[in-house]
Amino acid sequence: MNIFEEALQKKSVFKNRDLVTPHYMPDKLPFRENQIKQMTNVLALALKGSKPDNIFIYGRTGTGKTVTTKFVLNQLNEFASKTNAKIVTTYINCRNHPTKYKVLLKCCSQYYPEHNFIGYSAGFVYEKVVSYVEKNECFAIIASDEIDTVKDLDDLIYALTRSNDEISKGGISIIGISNNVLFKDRLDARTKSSLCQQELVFPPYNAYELKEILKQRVELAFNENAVQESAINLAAAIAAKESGDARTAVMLLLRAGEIADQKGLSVVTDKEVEEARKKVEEEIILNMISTLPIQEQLVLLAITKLSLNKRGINKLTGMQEENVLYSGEVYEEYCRIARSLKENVVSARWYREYIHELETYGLIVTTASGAGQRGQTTFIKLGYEAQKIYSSLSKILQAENI
DNA sequence: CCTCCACAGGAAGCGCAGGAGT
DNA sequence: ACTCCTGCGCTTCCTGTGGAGG
Repeated sequence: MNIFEEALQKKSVFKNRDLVTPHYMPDKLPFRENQIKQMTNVLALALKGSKPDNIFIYGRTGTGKTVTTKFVLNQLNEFASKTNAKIVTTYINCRNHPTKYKVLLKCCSQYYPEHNFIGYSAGFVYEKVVSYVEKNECFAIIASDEIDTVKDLDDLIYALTRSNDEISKGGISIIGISNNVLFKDRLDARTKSSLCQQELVFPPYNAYELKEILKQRVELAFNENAVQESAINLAAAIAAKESGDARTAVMLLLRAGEIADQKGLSVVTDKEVEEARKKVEEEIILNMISTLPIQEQLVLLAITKLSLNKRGINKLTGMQEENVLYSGEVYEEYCRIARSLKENVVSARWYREYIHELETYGLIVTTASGAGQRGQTTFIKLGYEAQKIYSSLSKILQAENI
Protein backbone atom coordinates (compact mmCIF):
# COMPACT_ATOMS: atom_id res chain seq x y z
CA MET A 1 0.00 0.00 0.00
CA ASN A 2 1.20 3.50 -0.75
CA ILE A 3 2.40 5.23 2.40
CA PHE A 4 0.19 8.23 1.73
CA GLU A 5 -2.84 6.09 1.19
CA GLU A 6 -2.08 4.52 4.53
CA ALA A 7 -1.74 7.91 6.18
CA LEU A 8 -5.07 9.03 4.75
CA GLN A 9 -6.88 5.97 5.92
CA LYS A 10 -5.70 6.34 9.46
CA LYS A 11 -8.57 7.09 11.77
CA SER A 12 -8.64 10.46 13.44
CA VAL A 13 -10.46 12.12 16.30
CA PHE A 14 -10.70 15.26 14.16
CA LYS A 15 -13.61 16.04 11.92
CA ASN A 16 -11.96 19.23 10.69
CA ARG A 17 -8.59 19.90 12.21
CA ASP A 18 -8.28 23.42 10.77
CA LEU A 19 -10.94 24.66 13.13
CA VAL A 20 -8.75 24.16 16.17
CA THR A 21 -5.73 25.99 14.80
CA PRO A 22 -5.04 29.53 15.96
CA HIS A 23 -5.69 30.90 12.46
CA TYR A 24 -9.32 29.92 12.36
CA MET A 25 -11.78 32.74 12.77
CA PRO A 26 -15.00 31.61 14.41
CA ASP A 27 -18.20 33.33 13.40
CA LYS A 28 -19.37 33.49 16.99
CA LEU A 29 -17.37 35.25 19.65
CA PRO A 30 -18.78 34.36 23.05
CA PHE A 31 -18.12 36.70 26.02
CA ARG A 32 -17.10 39.56 23.77
CA GLU A 33 -20.61 40.87 23.14
CA ASN A 34 -19.90 44.04 25.10
CA GLN A 35 -16.75 44.90 23.23
CA ILE A 36 -18.43 44.17 19.91
CA LYS A 37 -21.34 46.40 20.81
CA GLN A 38 -19.09 49.26 21.86
CA MET A 39 -16.99 49.01 18.74
CA THR A 40 -20.08 48.81 16.56
CA ASN A 41 -21.58 51.90 18.16
CA VAL A 42 -18.47 53.92 17.50
CA LEU A 43 -17.97 52.73 13.92
CA ALA A 44 -21.65 53.05 13.03
CA LEU A 45 -21.09 56.80 12.91
CA ALA A 46 -19.34 56.29 9.60
CA LEU A 47 -22.56 54.89 8.15
CA LYS A 48 -24.35 58.03 9.22
CA GLY A 49 -21.75 60.18 7.50
CA SER A 50 -19.59 61.43 10.32
CA LYS A 51 -16.10 60.45 11.32
CA PRO A 52 -15.89 57.78 14.05
CA ASP A 53 -13.62 58.35 17.03
CA ASN A 54 -10.28 56.62 17.14
CA ILE A 55 -10.34 53.49 19.25
CA PHE A 56 -7.62 52.06 21.42
CA ILE A 57 -7.92 48.41 22.35
CA TYR A 58 -5.81 46.60 24.86
CA GLY A 59 -5.71 43.25 26.57
CA ARG A 60 -3.26 40.41 27.00
CA THR A 61 -2.49 37.89 24.28
CA GLY A 62 -5.25 35.45 23.47
CA THR A 63 -8.07 37.63 24.75
CA GLY A 64 -9.65 37.91 21.34
CA LYS A 65 -8.61 41.45 20.38
CA THR A 66 -7.62 40.57 16.84
CA VAL A 67 -10.50 38.24 16.00
CA THR A 68 -13.04 40.60 17.46
CA THR A 69 -11.70 43.53 15.48
CA LYS A 70 -11.57 41.54 12.28
CA PHE A 71 -15.07 40.27 12.92
CA VAL A 72 -16.50 43.76 13.40
CA LEU A 73 -14.67 45.07 10.35
CA ASN A 74 -16.00 42.21 8.25
CA GLN A 75 -19.53 42.91 9.38
CA LEU A 76 -19.04 46.58 8.64
CA ASN A 77 -17.75 45.87 5.14
CA GLU A 78 -20.58 43.49 4.45
CA PHE A 79 -23.18 45.99 5.53
CA ALA A 80 -21.49 48.88 3.76
CA SER A 81 -21.39 47.10 0.42
CA LYS A 82 -25.07 46.22 0.80
CA THR A 83 -26.04 49.81 1.45
CA ASN A 84 -23.41 51.37 -0.81
CA ALA A 85 -21.87 53.26 2.10
CA LYS A 86 -18.40 54.53 1.34
CA ILE A 87 -16.21 52.78 3.85
CA VAL A 88 -12.76 51.31 3.42
CA THR A 89 -11.25 49.19 6.14
CA THR A 90 -7.64 48.16 6.40
CA TYR A 91 -6.14 45.68 8.79
CA ILE A 92 -2.41 45.99 9.36
CA ASN A 93 -0.18 43.94 11.58
CA CYS A 94 2.39 46.51 12.58
CA ARG A 95 4.93 43.86 13.49
CA ASN A 96 5.37 43.43 9.74
CA HIS A 97 4.99 47.15 9.04
CA PRO A 98 6.78 48.81 11.92
CA THR A 99 7.14 52.39 10.68
CA LYS A 100 4.82 55.23 9.72
CA TYR A 101 6.01 54.95 6.15
CA LYS A 102 5.29 51.25 5.90
CA VAL A 103 1.84 51.59 7.44
CA LEU A 104 0.90 54.27 4.92
CA LEU A 105 2.40 52.21 2.14
CA LYS A 106 0.23 49.29 3.13
CA CYS A 107 -2.85 51.52 2.98
CA CYS A 108 -1.82 52.72 -0.47
CA SER A 109 -1.42 49.21 -1.79
CA GLN A 110 -5.01 48.57 -0.77
CA TYR A 111 -6.41 51.86 -2.09
CA TYR A 112 -4.58 51.63 -5.40
CA PRO A 113 -4.17 47.90 -6.02
CA GLU A 114 -2.96 48.52 -9.58
CA HIS A 115 -0.03 50.69 -8.47
CA ASN A 116 3.15 49.90 -6.66
CA PHE A 117 4.39 52.74 -4.49
CA ILE A 118 7.50 51.12 -3.10
CA GLY A 119 10.35 53.58 -3.37
CA TYR A 120 8.25 56.72 -3.31
CA SER A 121 8.92 59.30 -0.65
CA ALA A 122 7.05 59.32 2.65
CA GLY A 123 5.36 62.63 1.86
CA PHE A 124 4.11 61.35 -1.48
CA VAL A 125 2.62 58.22 0.03
CA TYR A 126 0.90 60.26 2.69
CA GLU A 127 -0.60 62.55 0.06
CA LYS A 128 -1.84 59.53 -1.86
CA VAL A 129 -3.68 58.22 1.18
CA VAL A 130 -5.27 61.56 1.93
CA SER A 131 -6.26 62.29 -1.65
CA TYR A 132 -7.88 58.87 -1.99
CA VAL A 133 -10.11 59.56 0.99
CA GLU A 134 -10.77 63.10 -0.19
CA LYS A 135 -11.62 62.13 -3.75
CA ASN A 136 -13.89 59.23 -2.86
CA GLU A 137 -15.46 61.05 0.06
CA CYS A 138 -15.17 57.88 2.07
CA PHE A 139 -14.37 56.86 5.62
CA ALA A 140 -11.14 54.99 6.04
CA ILE A 141 -10.79 52.77 9.08
CA ILE A 142 -7.23 51.67 9.71
CA ALA A 143 -6.84 48.90 12.27
CA SER A 144 -3.27 48.68 13.47
CA ASP A 145 -2.55 45.50 15.37
CA GLU A 146 0.44 45.42 17.71
CA ILE A 147 0.60 49.16 17.32
CA ASP A 148 3.28 49.43 20.00
CA THR A 149 5.82 48.09 17.51
CA VAL A 150 5.59 51.20 15.33
CA LYS A 151 8.78 53.18 15.86
CA ASP A 152 7.55 56.65 14.99
CA LEU A 153 4.04 56.18 16.28
CA ASP A 154 3.67 59.78 17.44
CA ASP A 155 4.31 60.97 13.89
CA LEU A 156 1.89 58.47 12.41
CA ILE A 157 -0.97 59.34 14.73
CA TYR A 158 -0.32 63.04 14.36
CA ALA A 159 -0.25 62.84 10.58
CA LEU A 160 -3.44 60.81 10.34
CA THR A 161 -5.26 62.98 12.85
CA ARG A 162 -4.20 66.16 11.12
CA SER A 163 -5.19 64.77 7.73
CA ASN A 164 -8.82 65.00 8.80
CA ASP A 165 -8.52 68.78 8.68
CA GLU A 166 -7.57 68.58 5.02
CA ILE A 167 -10.45 66.29 4.14
CA SER A 168 -13.76 68.04 3.68
CA LYS A 169 -15.99 64.99 3.30
CA GLY A 170 -15.07 61.68 4.82
CA GLY A 171 -12.27 60.97 7.26
CA ILE A 172 -9.64 58.62 8.62
CA SER A 173 -10.09 56.75 11.87
CA ILE A 174 -7.57 54.58 13.64
CA ILE A 175 -8.11 51.44 15.66
CA GLY A 176 -4.98 50.77 17.69
CA ILE A 177 -4.49 47.34 19.22
CA SER A 178 -1.87 46.54 21.83
CA ASN A 179 -1.21 43.82 24.35
CA ASN A 180 1.10 45.99 26.36
CA VAL A 181 -0.74 47.74 29.15
CA LEU A 182 2.15 50.02 30.03
CA PHE A 183 2.47 51.16 26.44
CA LYS A 184 -0.33 53.69 26.74
CA ASP A 185 1.46 55.65 29.44
CA ARG A 186 4.63 55.96 27.41
CA LEU A 187 2.85 57.85 24.65
CA ASP A 188 3.17 61.55 24.02
CA ALA A 189 0.26 63.36 25.69
CA ARG A 190 -1.18 64.60 22.39
CA THR A 191 -0.90 61.23 20.72
CA LYS A 192 -2.51 59.60 23.71
CA SER A 193 -5.52 61.88 23.75
CA SER A 194 -6.21 61.47 20.05
CA LEU A 195 -5.59 57.73 19.86
CA CYS A 196 -7.54 56.96 23.02
CA GLN A 197 -10.74 58.84 22.23
CA GLN A 198 -12.47 55.55 22.89
CA GLU A 199 -10.91 52.81 24.95
CA LEU A 200 -11.74 49.14 24.98
CA VAL A 201 -10.37 46.62 27.44
CA PHE A 202 -10.28 42.90 26.75
CA PRO A 203 -9.94 41.08 30.07
CA PRO A 204 -8.50 37.55 30.18
CA TYR A 205 -11.05 34.77 29.97
CA ASN A 206 -11.82 32.87 33.16
CA ALA A 207 -12.05 29.09 33.37
CA TYR A 208 -15.77 29.01 32.74
CA GLU A 209 -15.54 31.18 29.66
CA LEU A 210 -12.64 29.18 28.28
CA LYS A 211 -14.65 26.01 28.79
CA GLU A 212 -17.53 27.36 26.75
CA ILE A 213 -15.19 28.51 24.00
CA LEU A 214 -13.53 25.12 23.87
CA LYS A 215 -16.87 23.32 23.80
CA GLN A 216 -17.87 25.34 20.78
CA ARG A 217 -14.62 24.48 19.01
CA VAL A 218 -14.82 20.81 19.93
CA GLU A 219 -18.24 20.55 18.37
CA LEU A 220 -16.94 21.99 15.12
CA ALA A 221 -13.59 20.32 14.88
CA PHE A 222 -13.81 16.94 16.56
CA ASN A 223 -15.93 13.89 15.92
CA GLU A 224 -18.89 13.39 18.14
CA ASN A 225 -17.91 12.23 21.64
CA ALA A 226 -14.25 12.25 20.66
CA VAL A 227 -13.33 14.52 23.55
CA GLN A 228 -14.26 13.74 27.12
CA GLU A 229 -15.97 16.52 29.01
CA SER A 230 -13.38 16.30 31.77
CA ALA A 231 -10.62 16.78 29.21
CA ILE A 232 -12.21 20.03 28.09
CA ASN A 233 -12.49 21.15 31.69
CA LEU A 234 -8.87 20.34 32.31
CA ALA A 235 -7.67 22.23 29.25
CA ALA A 236 -9.76 25.24 30.27
CA ALA A 237 -8.45 25.08 33.83
CA ILE A 238 -4.82 24.90 32.73
CA ALA A 239 -5.14 27.82 30.35
CA ALA A 240 -7.10 29.90 32.86
CA LYS A 241 -4.54 29.33 35.57
CA GLU A 242 -1.61 30.21 33.41
CA SER A 243 -2.83 33.13 31.38
CA GLY A 244 -6.53 33.26 30.57
CA ASP A 245 -5.34 32.94 27.03
CA ALA A 246 -7.77 31.33 24.60
CA ARG A 247 -5.04 30.59 22.12
CA THR A 248 -3.13 28.29 24.46
CA ALA A 249 -6.39 26.63 25.44
CA VAL A 250 -7.13 25.86 21.81
CA MET A 251 -3.56 24.74 21.22
CA LEU A 252 -3.91 22.33 24.13
CA LEU A 253 -6.89 20.69 22.47
CA LEU A 254 -5.18 20.55 19.10
CA ARG A 255 -2.07 18.88 20.49
CA ALA A 256 -4.13 16.56 22.69
CA GLY A 257 -6.05 15.48 19.62
CA GLU A 258 -2.84 14.85 17.71
CA ILE A 259 -1.46 12.78 20.56
CA ALA A 260 -4.65 10.72 20.61
CA ASP A 261 -4.33 10.14 16.86
CA GLN A 262 -0.74 9.03 17.24
CA LYS A 263 -1.70 6.53 19.87
CA GLY A 264 -4.59 5.34 17.74
CA LEU A 265 -7.17 6.32 20.34
CA SER A 266 -10.64 7.36 19.40
CA VAL A 267 -11.26 9.51 22.49
CA VAL A 268 -9.24 12.36 23.95
CA THR A 269 -8.96 12.09 27.73
CA ASP A 270 -7.32 14.02 30.57
CA LYS A 271 -4.16 12.06 30.01
CA GLU A 272 -3.65 13.41 26.50
CA VAL A 273 -4.36 16.95 27.67
CA GLU A 274 -1.73 16.57 30.38
CA GLU A 275 0.79 15.44 27.81
CA ALA A 276 -0.20 18.23 25.45
CA ARG A 277 0.36 20.73 28.23
CA LYS A 278 4.07 19.97 28.32
CA LYS A 279 4.30 20.18 24.58
CA VAL A 280 2.45 23.49 24.37
CA GLU A 281 4.51 25.03 27.13
CA GLU A 282 7.67 24.05 25.29
CA GLU A 283 6.32 25.49 22.07
CA ILE A 284 5.58 28.79 23.79
CA ILE A 285 9.05 28.95 25.27
CA LEU A 286 10.68 27.98 22.00
CA ASN A 287 8.69 30.63 20.18
CA MET A 288 9.61 33.34 22.61
CA ILE A 289 13.29 32.48 22.68
CA SER A 290 13.70 32.08 18.95
CA THR A 291 12.58 35.67 18.31
CA LEU A 292 15.18 37.02 20.74
CA PRO A 293 18.39 38.60 19.44
CA ILE A 294 21.43 36.36 19.76
CA GLN A 295 22.98 38.38 22.55
CA GLU A 296 19.88 38.01 24.68
CA GLN A 297 19.84 34.30 23.97
CA LEU A 298 23.39 34.14 25.26
CA VAL A 299 22.47 35.98 28.45
CA LEU A 300 19.62 33.56 28.92
CA LEU A 301 21.98 30.67 28.28
CA ALA A 302 24.30 31.98 30.98
CA ILE A 303 21.41 32.10 33.44
CA THR A 304 20.21 28.58 32.60
CA LYS A 305 23.68 27.11 32.79
CA LEU A 306 24.27 28.61 36.19
CA SER A 307 20.88 27.54 37.51
CA LEU A 308 21.45 24.01 36.30
CA ASN A 309 24.93 23.69 37.73
CA LYS A 310 24.62 25.62 40.88
CA ARG A 311 23.09 25.39 44.20
CA GLY A 312 21.47 28.62 45.20
CA ILE A 313 22.22 29.34 48.80
CA ASN A 314 20.65 32.30 50.45
CA LYS A 315 23.46 33.87 52.41
CA LEU A 316 21.10 35.33 54.98
CA THR A 317 19.32 32.18 56.00
CA GLY A 318 21.92 29.71 54.82
CA MET A 319 19.03 27.76 53.37
CA GLN A 320 19.05 25.88 50.15
CA GLU A 321 16.92 28.06 47.94
CA GLU A 322 15.56 27.92 44.46
CA ASN A 323 18.25 28.79 41.95
CA VAL A 324 18.72 32.46 42.64
CA LEU A 325 21.65 34.10 40.91
CA TYR A 326 23.47 37.37 41.36
CA SER A 327 23.50 39.84 38.52
CA GLY A 328 27.29 40.05 38.66
CA GLU A 329 28.01 36.35 38.36
CA VAL A 330 25.56 36.04 35.49
CA TYR A 331 27.40 38.76 33.63
CA GLU A 332 30.73 37.00 34.15
CA GLU A 333 29.28 33.72 32.90
CA TYR A 334 27.76 35.47 29.91
CA CYS A 335 31.16 36.99 29.03
CA ARG A 336 32.77 33.54 29.22
CA ILE A 337 30.14 31.98 26.98
CA ALA A 338 30.18 34.79 24.44
CA ARG A 339 33.97 34.71 24.24
CA SER A 340 34.10 30.95 23.83
CA LEU A 341 31.55 31.16 21.02
CA LYS A 342 33.50 33.98 19.37
CA GLU A 343 30.53 36.32 19.67
CA ASN A 344 31.15 39.89 20.67
CA VAL A 345 30.66 40.76 24.30
CA VAL A 346 28.47 43.70 25.25
CA SER A 347 29.18 46.06 28.10
CA ALA A 348 27.73 45.55 31.55
CA ARG A 349 25.46 48.51 31.00
CA TRP A 350 23.87 47.00 27.97
CA TYR A 351 23.69 43.62 29.64
CA ARG A 352 21.39 45.23 32.21
CA GLU A 353 19.09 46.34 29.42
CA TYR A 354 18.99 42.75 28.20
CA ILE A 355 18.02 41.59 31.64
CA HIS A 356 15.10 44.00 31.58
CA GLU A 357 14.02 42.76 28.18
CA LEU A 358 14.13 39.16 29.30
CA GLU A 359 12.08 40.06 32.32
CA THR A 360 9.36 41.75 30.31
CA TYR A 361 9.03 38.54 28.30
CA GLY A 362 8.57 36.64 31.55
CA LEU A 363 11.54 34.41 30.84
CA ILE A 364 13.23 35.51 34.03
CA VAL A 365 12.12 37.02 37.30
CA THR A 366 14.27 39.55 39.11
CA THR A 367 14.12 40.91 42.63
CA ALA A 368 16.18 43.65 44.25
CA SER A 369 18.55 42.41 46.90
CA GLY A 370 17.42 43.24 50.38
CA ALA A 371 19.12 42.94 53.71
CA GLY A 372 21.78 40.31 54.15
CA GLN A 373 23.49 41.11 50.91
CA ARG A 374 26.59 43.17 50.56
CA GLY A 375 25.71 46.24 48.54
CA GLN A 376 23.01 46.50 45.93
CA THR A 377 22.42 43.79 43.41
CA THR A 378 19.64 42.04 41.58
CA PHE A 379 18.65 38.45 42.10
CA ILE A 380 17.80 36.63 38.92
CA LYS A 381 15.62 33.57 38.62
CA LEU A 382 14.25 31.72 35.62
CA GLY A 383 10.57 32.12 34.88
CA TYR A 384 10.30 28.56 33.57
CA GLU A 385 11.94 25.25 34.27
CA ALA A 386 15.67 25.51 33.56
CA GLN A 387 15.78 22.21 31.69
CA LYS A 388 13.06 23.26 29.27
CA ILE A 389 14.67 26.58 28.49
CA TYR A 390 18.01 24.89 28.10
CA SER A 391 16.73 22.37 25.57
CA SER A 392 14.99 25.10 23.56
CA LEU A 393 18.10 27.24 23.62
CA SER A 394 20.38 24.49 22.45
CA LYS A 395 18.01 23.71 19.58
CA ILE A 396 18.00 27.32 18.47
CA LEU A 397 21.69 27.94 18.89
CA GLN A 398 22.47 24.77 17.03
CA ALA A 399 20.24 25.85 14.17
CA GLU A 400 22.09 29.14 14.06
CA ASN A 401 25.33 27.23 13.87
CA ILE A 402 26.80 28.54 17.07
C1' DC B 1 30.61 58.13 61.10
C1' DC B 2 32.87 57.35 56.81
C1' DT B 3 34.19 54.45 53.10
C1' DC B 4 33.73 50.72 50.10
C1' DC B 5 31.23 47.46 47.55
C1' DA B 6 28.27 45.93 43.87
C1' DC B 7 25.49 47.22 41.52
C1' DA B 8 21.19 50.47 38.93
C1' DG B 9 20.17 53.44 35.55
C1' DG B 10 20.59 58.34 33.33
C1' DA B 11 23.23 61.21 29.80
C1' DA B 12 26.15 61.84 26.08
C1' DG B 13 28.24 60.36 22.27
C1' DC B 14 29.94 57.20 18.51
C1' DG B 15 29.89 54.31 14.26
C1' DC B 16 27.03 52.42 11.08
C1' DA B 17 23.27 51.43 7.70
C1' DG B 18 19.78 52.89 5.10
C1' DG B 19 16.51 56.33 3.69
C1' DA B 20 15.62 61.18 2.16
C1' DG B 21 16.79 65.19 -0.44
C1' DT B 22 19.08 67.27 -4.39
C1' DA C 1 24.73 59.35 -8.06
C1' DC C 2 25.90 62.11 -4.51
C1' DT C 3 25.81 63.88 0.12
C1' DC C 4 23.07 64.69 4.24
C1' DC C 5 20.32 63.08 7.90
C1' DT C 6 18.45 60.08 11.19
C1' DG C 7 17.52 56.09 14.11
C1' DC C 8 19.65 52.07 16.25
C1' DG C 9 22.63 49.42 19.00
C1' DC C 10 26.03 50.08 21.76
C1' DT C 11 30.00 52.10 24.80
C1' DT C 12 31.80 55.30 28.12
C1' DC C 13 31.21 57.99 31.89
C1' DC C 14 28.88 59.26 35.75
C1' DT C 15 25.80 59.80 39.78
C1' DG C 16 22.85 57.39 43.14
C1' DT C 17 21.76 53.79 46.62
C1' DG C 18 21.76 51.02 50.79
C1' DG C 19 24.03 47.62 53.55
C1' DA C 20 28.77 45.88 55.25
C1' DG C 21 32.86 46.71 57.44
C1' DG C 22 36.24 49.36 59.74
